Amino acid sequence: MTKMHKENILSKNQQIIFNLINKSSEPLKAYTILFNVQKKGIKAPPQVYRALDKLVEIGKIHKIESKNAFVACKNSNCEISKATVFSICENCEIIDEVSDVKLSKYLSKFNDKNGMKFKRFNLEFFGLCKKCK
Amino acid sequence: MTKMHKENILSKNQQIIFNLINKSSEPLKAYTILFNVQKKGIKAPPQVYRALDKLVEIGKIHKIESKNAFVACKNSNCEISKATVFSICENCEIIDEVSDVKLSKYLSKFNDKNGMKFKRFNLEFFGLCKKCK
DNA sequence: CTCTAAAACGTTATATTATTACATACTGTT
DNA sequence: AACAGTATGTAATAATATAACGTTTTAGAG
Ligand SMILES: [Zn+2]
Ligand SMILES: [Zn+2]
Ligand SMILES: [Zn+2]
Ligand SMILES: [Zn+2]
Repeated sequence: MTKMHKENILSKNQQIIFNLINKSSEPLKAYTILFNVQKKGIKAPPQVYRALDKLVEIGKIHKIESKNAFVACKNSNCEISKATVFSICENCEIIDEVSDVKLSKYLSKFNDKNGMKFKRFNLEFFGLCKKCK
Repeated sequence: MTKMHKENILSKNQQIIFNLINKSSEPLKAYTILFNVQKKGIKAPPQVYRALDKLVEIGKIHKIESKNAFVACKNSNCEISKATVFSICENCEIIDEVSDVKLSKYLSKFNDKNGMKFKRFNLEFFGLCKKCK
């Protein structure tokens, strides 16, 4: 018996916005998204932000905090949606989701000196990509 | 002969804003800073943002990206100002700069599969602090 | 000291990112 | 049908950040 996954059925707005982000080759900002979905009837910021919040919550997308931009999760059925690692080129701003099991495990196990146990982390690496080097 | 350090002499606005952040027990947002330094003659956002940019650049403060807030660096003469790690309580929002040499070294050495070499990173851990647990 | 270039400053306006508030509609369950 | 929970639509506004421009101060070179 294979393990069952509860389907995450997206609502109309969530689906529209996820599709846009998912097919984009670069992170999208909220107002870029808004502009691009107005023809589909999504006219106001709260509609976009609500969908984004939900999509982040269920791990379909991630927010690149240093850019205020959103990317689709590339780890399908992502088990590390609350443990994200990105590489960001400081020149061309290309962004990749790093999926390195060792690194993720290392960070997931990390405890600080105050005995604080972490549930979630976000790591953003900056450098120059192959092209820009 | 002790190693010489180039003094980072702060300008007037930089010093005012650094003092405020440095004595604060919590991360400060730009407009909170603005409000608090108006009596000292700093009246407009660009003055605050310029000082913040510079202070970040020289490593005296760090930006907590997920909060759009700024904290003073607690690692005096911080050698890892471009390699920051924070722990953030999701409940009370208390923030600490984690200084764990092993972790910093591990991350500084990390190379991704694309052969991208990183110059800088920012890691934010989220969880519940002792009090809030 | 004088000249110069870079850095810092002051100010106004504006751009960008995100939320509040409230009314309405849809979804699945009892 | 009644209910609770989720999602939607809309207007207004809050919060965060930058552009643009002219002036002043600072730090070094000659
Ligand atoms: Zn992911
Ligand atoms: Zn690049
Ligand atoms: Zn530091
Ligand atoms: Zn706490």
